[in-house]
Amino acid sequence: MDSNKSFNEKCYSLLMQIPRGKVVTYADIAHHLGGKAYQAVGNAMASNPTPIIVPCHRVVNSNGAIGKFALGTAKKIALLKEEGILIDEHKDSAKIVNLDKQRHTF
DNA sequence: ATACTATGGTACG
DNA sequence: CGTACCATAGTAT
Repeated sequence: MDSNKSFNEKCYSLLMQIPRGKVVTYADIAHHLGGKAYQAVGNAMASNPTPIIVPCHRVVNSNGAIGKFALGTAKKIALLKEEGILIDEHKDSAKIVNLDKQRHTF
């Protein structure tokens, strides 16, 4: 189909619009793409050819969990914390604090 | 067409 | 609050 840009390409464009210190949920991105493609969004990040150009580390789950990262979940947490995002670290799990307040609006 | 997945939501204890 | 199970959407092979 004309599908100018695969779903995956749209995800990257949206991700690049996220400013530092903000985070977005997969559902948020999927919703902006016009559907419930939560999985497709994560899939796109996994296929992401440029994990640094695209701030895929600013994407978290809607339940506040960090999720995963191409370079390692620990790396993702470190990046988020360094950007000023508050993370609630437990024993071996981490979740976003005040996610709704740090959520970026497209 | 089938399998897999960086999820989400609801249910249960 | 934490864990479990199911449903949903899209990509890759």
